[in-house]
Amino acid sequence: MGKSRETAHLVASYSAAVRQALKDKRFVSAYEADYDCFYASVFEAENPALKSLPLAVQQKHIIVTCNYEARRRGLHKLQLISEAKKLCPDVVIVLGEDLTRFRNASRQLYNFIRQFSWNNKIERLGFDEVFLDVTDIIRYNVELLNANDLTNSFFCLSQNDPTLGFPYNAAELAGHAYPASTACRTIADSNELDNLLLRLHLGSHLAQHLRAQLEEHKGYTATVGISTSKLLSKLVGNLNKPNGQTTLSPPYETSEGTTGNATAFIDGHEIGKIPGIGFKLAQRLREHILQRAAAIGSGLVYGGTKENVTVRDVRTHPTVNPEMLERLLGGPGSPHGIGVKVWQLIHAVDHSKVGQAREVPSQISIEDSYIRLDTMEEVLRELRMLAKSLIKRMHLDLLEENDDDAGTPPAAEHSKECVSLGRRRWIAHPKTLRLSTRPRPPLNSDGTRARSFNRISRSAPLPSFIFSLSESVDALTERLVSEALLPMFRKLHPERSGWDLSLVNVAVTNMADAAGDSKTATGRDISNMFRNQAEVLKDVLNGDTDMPAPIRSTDGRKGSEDLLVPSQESRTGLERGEWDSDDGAEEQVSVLTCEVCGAIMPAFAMLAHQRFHELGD
DNA sequence: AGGAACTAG
DNA sequence: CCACCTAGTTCCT
Repeated sequence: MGKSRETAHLVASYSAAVRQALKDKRFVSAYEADYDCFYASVFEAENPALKSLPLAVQQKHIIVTCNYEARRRGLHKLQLISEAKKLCPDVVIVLGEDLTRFRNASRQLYNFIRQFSWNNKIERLGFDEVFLDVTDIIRYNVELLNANDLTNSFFCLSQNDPTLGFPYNAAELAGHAYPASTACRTIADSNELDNLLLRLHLGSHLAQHLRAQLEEHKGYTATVGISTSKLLSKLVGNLNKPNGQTTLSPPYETSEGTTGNATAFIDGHEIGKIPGIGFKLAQRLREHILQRAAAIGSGLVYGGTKENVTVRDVRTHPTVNPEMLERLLGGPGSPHGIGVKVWQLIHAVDHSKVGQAREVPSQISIEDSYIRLDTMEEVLRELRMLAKSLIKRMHLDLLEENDDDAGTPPAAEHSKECVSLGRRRWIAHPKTLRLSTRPRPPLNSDGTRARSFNRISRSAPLPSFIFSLSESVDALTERLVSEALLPMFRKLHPERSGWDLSLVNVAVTNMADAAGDSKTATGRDISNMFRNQAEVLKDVLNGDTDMPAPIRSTDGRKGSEDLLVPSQESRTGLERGEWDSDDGAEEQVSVLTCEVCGAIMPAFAMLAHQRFHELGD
């Protein structure tokens, strides 16, 4: 059928993962890494002797994650420490409350994987997942193929250096496939020399290479999903973990009675498992399908009894169409067009793009939660703590070391407070400061507590003294608290008492570039990247690849009531999740055009789209 | 702009 | 929203 011109994306996540997806004209790759296992892997990478031992990462009184050796002994996440010790007395338990090392490891792996990208389309999702759009790499390598000898192909990793790459068998898939029976299909058998199948094969080999490199050079295993969109690559990557990879096999389209693999695969998922369909949307969908209030997870650690409404249930429900979904799900708080987006998602259609690498977080925020915080003194103490962490984080994430001349300690280093003001430069200037709190609602007369997750906040221009490199962090902290945060707090809580806060958050946002456009590597940077690629890759292959060691922050705080993620550390804001941003997906690479409305979409979506018109009229 | 709601890991 | 924390987007005003 009409030639869709998929390209390739590849996504990687560590401790488990890389995902890839093929899309109309694009080929994304993605995988779903265990968040949990990532923490354990970080410790294992630091100390490989741990790999053969049952290892559990502790936060507060529970195990937030454990390695597979521990799982073999019956341990699992969210398990009480006491229970784990009883089950496995020789379990090695490490504290994972300080998130600094995880953040640093995440960055390092991200930077490593980024070296493989030609277009800089690489997007982090959380600490342990990455999407890569490898469309360009796949397309290039498809053109290099010798159709008469697919078995002895060479995958080229650089456009500048034809020797940089690896041999592979393009006729066969690397790793697992969905459906599993398609894993052994070769290009020769499937007489539809469909480009999609071929591209997916290449994607699978690239993913395998990436995983091997990641393991060899960084000591992390990863799991990958390979498909044509972020949606499909992420979901399909879940099938074989850890340390595996799965490709969603063609055909994706549904035709004449046979269901395409995209729909077949996604249909069995519980509706809330679909990225982009969060708790609220899922509940509303379940209630509509079930025609009654849907039971809610019981909040027990052990799973929860959720109603099992699948994508198929929603997709095939007679009343479900984009307009109806818009009515059901739209309204205040929901993005416009949510109906169409959800409708596309349940039909396995996802036009969202893999975002470009971002060098600067768009926001930095620090928060802590409290069992009780109701005096001005405590507030002041907490504001100081948060402000100090925030300033340190700004230094870590926004300050560039400009060491043209290696190790020339400037004579200006008389004050030890004064952090080598040598050659450091802000790469971004946040413009606004925000203070948020979550007041604990007062008790009602009947003793119940009103709901309120609500955070309230005040924003103000960020005072520019905060960018001073000559003042000490402590001095800056003091000024920030007294000149900015305290006045904001008074606006937020004019009463001098009577409140009780369960959370305080301080954030800087509105990043403005310091000089040139350093936020995103955009068009012009790309040519640079092409230029450097060959050398970079050589380094990679020589094992000479370590990124500059990130500065470690050592401040730690305590005293929060949190469970999974103890307050303490801040995290970077590089991650982005945009499953539903739609626009710009069509650059003009093919697929089918609807004759009714002119919409462009991948071929496998057309059937569903036609049904949309039928129902719509 | 600032604030709230939703989503995500 | 089971809780938790940091961050992103989007809508409303």
